[in-house]
Amino acid sequence: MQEIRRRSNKDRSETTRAALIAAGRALFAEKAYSDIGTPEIVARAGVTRGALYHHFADKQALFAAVADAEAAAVASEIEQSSPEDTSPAQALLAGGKAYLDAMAVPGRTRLLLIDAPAVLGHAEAKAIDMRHGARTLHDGLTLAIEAGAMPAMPIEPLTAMISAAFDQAALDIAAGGSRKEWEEILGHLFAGLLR
Amino acid sequence: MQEIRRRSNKDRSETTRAALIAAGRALFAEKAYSDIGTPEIVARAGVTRGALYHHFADKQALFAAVADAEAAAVASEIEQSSPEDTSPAQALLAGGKAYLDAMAVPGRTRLLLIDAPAVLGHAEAKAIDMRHGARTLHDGLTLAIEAGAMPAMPIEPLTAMISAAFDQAALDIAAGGSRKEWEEILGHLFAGLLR
DNA sequence: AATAACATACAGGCTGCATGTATGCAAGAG
DNA sequence: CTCTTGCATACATGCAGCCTGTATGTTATT
Repeated sequence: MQEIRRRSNKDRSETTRAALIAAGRALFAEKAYSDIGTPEIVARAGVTRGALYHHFADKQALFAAVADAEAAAVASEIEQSSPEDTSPAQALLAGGKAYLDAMAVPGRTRLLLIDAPAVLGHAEAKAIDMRHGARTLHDGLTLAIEAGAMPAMPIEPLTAMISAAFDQAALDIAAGGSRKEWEEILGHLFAGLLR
Repeated sequence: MQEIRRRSNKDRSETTRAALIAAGRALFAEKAYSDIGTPEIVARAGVTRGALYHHFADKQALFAAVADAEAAAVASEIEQSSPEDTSPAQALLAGGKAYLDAMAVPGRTRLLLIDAPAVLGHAEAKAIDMRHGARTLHDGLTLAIEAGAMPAMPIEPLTAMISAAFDQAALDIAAGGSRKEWEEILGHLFAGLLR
């Protein structure tokens, strides 16, 4: 009966860490980074500021953990809805659509595309993206070029360019833009590149 | 002799406003928005915080003025180096190069592309861009489509997409990326779109 | 004399750290 | 094998410094 109250240290840590990240995710998706104070975060997580600064170096480090988790969630949603057995060109199209779907979750665009570069810096934000979402795009493009569906060109900037185009699409759609028009534009983009 | 000390109110205002914007531009290009305090800004401008809050509603309003001025400067540099009498396609290419040149000024990428969306919000940042740099791009694309150099497609998202591609190029080049490779990629982008 | 353009003083909030406390854990004594 | 004892981990609380925005005071302009 008292076993409930007796938890291992590892359990305690993981629980509060998860609570802090969950609270941070909810709040960072709702408001801008600087409009959220650590008191608000810990209140929502049901812990104190002491716990926060025990697990994370500072507020920025918590945000980095949240952004990484969110990027991983996006990548997971994309991979989950990928057909696997299509041509490289079609796989890219399908991945793009899945990306727009995933980024339609409220607040995600600001968290990952607006706040992350500002709070963590362009380099760190890009590293997070490269570790999750952009990685599959990078591989897909490499495959497409090797398969001859696309002329050879530098892959790093190509990946960054297409990624930026989709980011902008997600941002504009979240701001009320027409998804249909964006899909048309992105279709032209791929059609032009895939010769 | 004492005429030097007697200035009109309009002069006083314009002088201190300009000093504040200049100091803000210098500092916002050097460090991140939240790493700069208003005491540092007014010290550099040679005034007090009272003057700042007399001319601007808050720190964010000063940043908005700085960002607007900086975007205007970028647009001016682009227009200054445009040949005027070329084909729509070549005009776009030349404008793109001029944009990359203009954005090579240290700190401009962070100020306009990283901090501005985070501090002012995506909508306001886009409005600033549309009022200056993106306007010429928008018009150029409209012209290219009307001239038949490009298939018809929604212009707003097309402008946003190409703008985002160039922004990403400027960002990556500022972070040490190869400008040559980026020009290759952007060339492929235009080539693909211009049918 | 009245108003605009500042300068100065003040209040509130927030971040990061430093100190204090309780709980889990690991090793040696018995 | 058990129990205690010393230590590390996981927090909680209080404090110091800074920063922002405002309110009030002062000087220069009209």
